[in-house]
Amino acid sequence: MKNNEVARVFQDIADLLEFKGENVFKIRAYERAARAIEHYPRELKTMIEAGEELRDIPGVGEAIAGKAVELITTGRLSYYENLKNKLPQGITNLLAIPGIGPKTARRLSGELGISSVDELERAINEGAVAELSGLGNKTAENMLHQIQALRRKDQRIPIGEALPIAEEIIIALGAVAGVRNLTPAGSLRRFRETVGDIDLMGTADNPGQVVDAFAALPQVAQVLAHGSTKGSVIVKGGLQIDLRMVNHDAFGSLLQHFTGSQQHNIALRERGRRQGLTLSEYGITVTSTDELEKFSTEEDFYRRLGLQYIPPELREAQGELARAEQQSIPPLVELSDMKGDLHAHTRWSDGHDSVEELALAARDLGYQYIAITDHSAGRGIAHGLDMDRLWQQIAEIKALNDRLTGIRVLTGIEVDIRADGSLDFPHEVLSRLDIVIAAVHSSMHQSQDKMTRRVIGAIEDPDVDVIAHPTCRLVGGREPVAIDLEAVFRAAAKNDKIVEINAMPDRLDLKDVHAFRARELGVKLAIGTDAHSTSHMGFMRFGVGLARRAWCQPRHILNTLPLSELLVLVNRNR
DNA sequence: GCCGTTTTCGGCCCGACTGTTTTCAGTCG
Repeated sequence: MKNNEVARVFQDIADLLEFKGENVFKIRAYERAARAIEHYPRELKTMIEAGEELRDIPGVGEAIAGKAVELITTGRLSYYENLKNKLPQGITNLLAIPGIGPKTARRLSGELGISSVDELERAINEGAVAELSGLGNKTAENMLHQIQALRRKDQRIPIGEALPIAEEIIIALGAVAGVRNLTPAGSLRRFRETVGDIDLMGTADNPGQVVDAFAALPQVAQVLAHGSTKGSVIVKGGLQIDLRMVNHDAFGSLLQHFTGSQQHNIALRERGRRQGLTLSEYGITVTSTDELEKFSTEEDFYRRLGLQYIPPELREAQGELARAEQQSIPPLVELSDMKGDLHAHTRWSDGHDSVEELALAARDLGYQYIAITDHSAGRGIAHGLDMDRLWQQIAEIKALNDRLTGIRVLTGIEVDIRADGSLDFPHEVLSRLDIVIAAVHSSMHQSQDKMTRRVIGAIEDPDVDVIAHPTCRLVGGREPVAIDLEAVFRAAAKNDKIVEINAMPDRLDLKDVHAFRARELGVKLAIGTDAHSTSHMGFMRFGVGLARRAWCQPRHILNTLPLSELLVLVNRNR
């Protein structure tokens, strides 16, 4: 059983306890544990097999550790099943409706016998809900709207779609006089792989003007709220965007508050409370004197608490506070550290642009090199290269390197790892390329054993430099293949091979927690955009954001190396 | 249920909004 499945069970327990009316701190403990397990870089199953203590995970104590062991080793959890059996089935569906909390859900269930969204909708339409004391027509009406919104609403959207929308709006609002500091907050700023909505923050001499401009944007399909400092809209496509403007002097605490994560804020505020400080979006209040201190920057806010600045990507309550206390948060990799792109496709296979167009785009980005890694012939649908065409492409790249200055084009291939573990090209071909990326593109439903052996076989092949998109998952789409990543990482570390962070926002593969674990095990990582056109080369920032979430420094990422050092490394076997 | 620079027991983030209120409970982020 995977960590995210375990996390889902504990979240479900939290919901059931909430419905039951349990102690709110017990509920919060289950929620906290669910988040912690979801973000934990190691598989709990592996830890249990190795006899390691689950209580090392922050937020997991004796009781939850015991439940996790039972759940993972037997596939069942008696506590959970008893809880489900005692409560009306499907009741947590009601809690998923915004505006309905445990109290309301319990009344709907107890007084009207409702336990599903459909039943609730019927009861509202029959007027039964509005007749409950303490509720009313307005409440019933809102429930109906929320049910309809829930049915239309797409799930969380990939960061690759959300960030450009946010930036477009920031640019438009930047034209308003006296506006400053416009920036995304929330999960978008933390570079999570998906976001539920977009939060924008900023300061202005005249905040109301900015909100007015926001509500009047051409992208806006519906205005939900429009005040003097806050606006909330739905843009075309259904995504909700909230804007919040404050005076310049309180921006630091505002941005900190709305960047979250919620678990990070809770941990931070608990710590502040022990110091006699009350933290909020308005600033820090010294509890004994009731005096409010304001902060124009997040750096000052964290410093006031005796903490090193914590980059947004690390704010997931995964030990970053302890590190900040010791002033030992490392300098994370930045986009400007990237010296080249190691994964790109051209018209030779399934890309849209020529080798030269990609090379010039890479030079414009300030890179020193770009590797052309078209597909091998085994990828029939991708118009892969056979040996003849690969020789032709190598000749073209050689001629281009003679002609171009300021950028070095590396010859390469994304060679298919076939179902039987063999590679699409023989040693005589692969050994003549600057860089060889190997990846799985077919037979994705193999058993975990077979898939793991298949990929480790490629890692052990001396011709292979990089393993690309190791899990083949698609964000919000295809599930990852069954593969023992721990074993893959250990093999990569042992053979000194590189594992890719695929920066394409639909892939983001490795994902953050796995990249974290790979780094811990000493695996060198590379960020590749998998560009199929020059415009895709901008995906690098998503890969960098992911690497930062994995606490990666420049030294952990292969393509922060300058060209000369990179060539030494990839040519060592040739 | 978790956890410790007061504490192994007694706390546990904080403020805003909404609707149905006559002083606030419930919910959310």
